[in-house]
Amino acid sequence: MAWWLLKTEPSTFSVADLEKDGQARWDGVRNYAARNHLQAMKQGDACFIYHSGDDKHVVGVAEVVRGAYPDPTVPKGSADERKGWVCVDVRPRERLARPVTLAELKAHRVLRELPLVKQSRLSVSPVSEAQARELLALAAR
DNA sequence: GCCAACGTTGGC
DNA sequence: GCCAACGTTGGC
Repeated sequence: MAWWLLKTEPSTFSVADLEKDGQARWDGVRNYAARNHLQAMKQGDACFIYHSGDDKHVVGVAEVVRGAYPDPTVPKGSADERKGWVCVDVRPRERLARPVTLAELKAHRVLRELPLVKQSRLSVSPVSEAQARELLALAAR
């Protein structure tokens, strides 16, 4: 089971929205690096959810209920159809006991190496086993 | 509100 | 294929 991090602007789609809906299609990703990570996501993988914008913190954990499949929001007949955009389905698993802020990630020896920290614009990124452990430990503090 | 980072586009 | 121009995102 792998760990990932999904970034979202909470005014567009938040963890609260995910909890309300019970399940969500994580679609609309139009960036090759992010797509490649999405492509690698498998059912049962876990994802940290990060709120960008005003919040700037990791708030929860979601679970992949359906691995990568073609993104249905790509318009038929558009040039995007050839680019292989994909999406996954996720459902909420838990809220972190305490949100972990970007500042905390940056201050942490292991977590400052997160792709999210190094490349803030990447919307889907991998999280190593060790990083996941540290992040969960921080949230539990 | 500004600016840095980065991706995309288009001219050559 | 390169690179300048431009647009978007996100942190500060």
